[in-house]
Amino acid sequence: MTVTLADVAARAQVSPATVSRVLNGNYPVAATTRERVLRAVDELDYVLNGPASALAAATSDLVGILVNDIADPFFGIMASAIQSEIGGPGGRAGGERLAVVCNTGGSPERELTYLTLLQRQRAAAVVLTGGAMENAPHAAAVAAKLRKLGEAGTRVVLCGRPPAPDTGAFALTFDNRGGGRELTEHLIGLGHRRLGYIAGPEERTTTRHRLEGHREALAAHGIAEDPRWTVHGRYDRRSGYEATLELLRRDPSLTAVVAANDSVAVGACAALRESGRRIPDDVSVAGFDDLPFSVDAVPSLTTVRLPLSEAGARAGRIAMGREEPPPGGIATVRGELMVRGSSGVPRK
Amino acid sequence: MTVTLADVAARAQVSPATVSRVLNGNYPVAATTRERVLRAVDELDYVLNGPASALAAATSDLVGILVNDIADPFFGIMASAIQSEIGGPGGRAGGERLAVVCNTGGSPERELTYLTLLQRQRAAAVVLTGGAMENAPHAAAVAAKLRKLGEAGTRVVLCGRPPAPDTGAFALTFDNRGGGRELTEHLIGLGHRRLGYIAGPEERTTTRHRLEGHREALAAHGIAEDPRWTVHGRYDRRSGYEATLELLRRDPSLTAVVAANDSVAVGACAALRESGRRIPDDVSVAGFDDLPFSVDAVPSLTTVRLPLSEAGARAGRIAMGREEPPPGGIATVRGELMVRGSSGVPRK
DNA sequence: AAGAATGCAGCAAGCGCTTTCTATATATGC
DNA sequence: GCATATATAGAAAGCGCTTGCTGCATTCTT
Repeated sequence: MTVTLADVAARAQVSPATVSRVLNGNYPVAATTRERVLRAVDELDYVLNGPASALAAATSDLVGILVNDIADPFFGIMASAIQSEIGGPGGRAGGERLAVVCNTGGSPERELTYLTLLQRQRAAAVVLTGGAMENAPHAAAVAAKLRKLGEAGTRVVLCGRPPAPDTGAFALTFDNRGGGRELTEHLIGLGHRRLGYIAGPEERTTTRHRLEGHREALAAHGIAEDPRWTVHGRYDRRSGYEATLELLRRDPSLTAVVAANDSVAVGACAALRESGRRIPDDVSVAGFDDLPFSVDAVPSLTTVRLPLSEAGARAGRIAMGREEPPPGGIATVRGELMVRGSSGVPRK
Repeated sequence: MTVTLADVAARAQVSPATVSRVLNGNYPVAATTRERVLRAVDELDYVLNGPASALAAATSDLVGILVNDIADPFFGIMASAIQSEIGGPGGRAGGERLAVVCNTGGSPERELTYLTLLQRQRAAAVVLTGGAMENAPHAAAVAAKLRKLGEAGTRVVLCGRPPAPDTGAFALTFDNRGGGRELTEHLIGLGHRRLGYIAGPEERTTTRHRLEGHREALAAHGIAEDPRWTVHGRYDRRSGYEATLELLRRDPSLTAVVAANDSVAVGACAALRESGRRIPDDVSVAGFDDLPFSVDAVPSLTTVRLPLSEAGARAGRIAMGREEPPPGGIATVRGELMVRGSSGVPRK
């Protein structure tokens, strides 16, 4: 049998109530008694029963972090930052929380199921990262879930995700549209007029916003858009590689390729190189996110830097109630244009 | 108030016991009754209370995955593979488990605290990934914890981590030593005789094994090792960059640099390039792991491919009791040498 | 057709903790 | 010095679920 509170109580010659209070430190206990209890805990190697505790106290020390793809550093970096603030171990004493990251794989059902699972565990807080699906029924289902979580006392924070109105969730939203606009404006400023765009998966807010920003920039400069210049794909390098080949097939005269994110951009570079084009002399390339590897690409990637760590940390603190939520519950986090070697003046 | 089992029972006009059995599907219930219950569940939007369930049943549906650095794709990929097998959502119905990944940040205390937290939650299984610390007292503490977890019915699996004797844990170990040896032998075979080595952090099994493999290869070919040729650092690109500069300062005549992993290798490439050396013409570079970006580096990285996804998936299945553990509880997973553009014949 | 087996549902006893309320002992005020 | 406030510890009632056992209809046996 495992050791229970009662065993500790017996050994320390006190009541279970006292042991509980010593462990939770939320009630005055005489120093000598506390010491006796602590010693007994130690001697018996006692570990609190989490479920029992959560049941009785109607709270839990679980904090959920939902990510679309844990193998993608974009999410890994955010998750890491969030988790570091949640505490888990390393936080202040007493506030030990189990920060757990759940991988939805970009699947709406999984997202919903994880939310239910977290609701079932009576999670203390939930942080949703990255773009949302734009499928209407699913969005409604998620919103309903978030509302219910909030009502049950779970703090809900969105990080790098658009606000979810009427759910009581706090949102730290990335300015994907603005970043996309700036990036394309930079390229236009260099003289590019024929720009290919490799978008992310459809029905994702991130995809749409970045693309919209790109189009805004084109429109602002009177560049008519050619439907052949946009291709959709996944957010990975493979997709960037294939999409670039497709783009080149459709219009070999493109002088720039804007990618949905850095991984895609790297794949694009590979495809361009294989097709005998030099970067940026023949074709300029731009990414998004500024992941760690982007500066090491050859040439280094022009991209939009998103403060992933900072935003994650802030989201974590808000989730823990350690920082004031932004006014109105919503804050926009801007990206920063990083001009590097992969973009240049187009050849005449 | 939230909805409870009793509410559902009342609405469905059955006893709470019946509702529980319908939900768990582990006891015969007449079809018509089941349907009635399910409808009530739906109408009331009932969500099981996880802690209460875990307490009563003395089991939980939590599975913990411990990683050293969640922002590193090495761990992200493994975690993703493990989680996909654990099920969470997406697995077979009924077996819904909350697979949670915990980020130790490479800190021994955090590792231990997370294990305690998981023990407290009565986790169904725990998977530890990546190298272990070689600090003796800590190793003993972890071993004790693992044993205790095992005794409490938690299945413990080590993935990409050396076996933990006498703990009852199953181990899928990467053959880091063999991979390291092969890699260096490849370089020696090309004609290199002065090889720098950028090792990972000290007191880590992964670091030591890879380094030992490297040294075995040198010894096997009668190459005397120069202490100046080895530098320790972290497992990131920054570290590779700095270590390479240091290596070059110590001995500018090196013709090859072997890195502890791919991120480090990429950093090394950057440093070499900045110092005016071409890869592989002037200096060859080799990495380890074969992460997705490695093939995209310029030149693409010669490295040792570790089947991260496959190993993770297998670890996940073993953790779920869905696959036989390896005979003796231990299996060695070998890497595969990937010869690519970053290694070549040294200049005379 | 009577007795045995079977299928399905309910009762009730916990699971191990938290917390309110109560009791005792000591400190304080006038 | 007696009444009142102040610490500290215990008793006990759950928290919401699971499950062994019991009970009653059916359905099988022979």
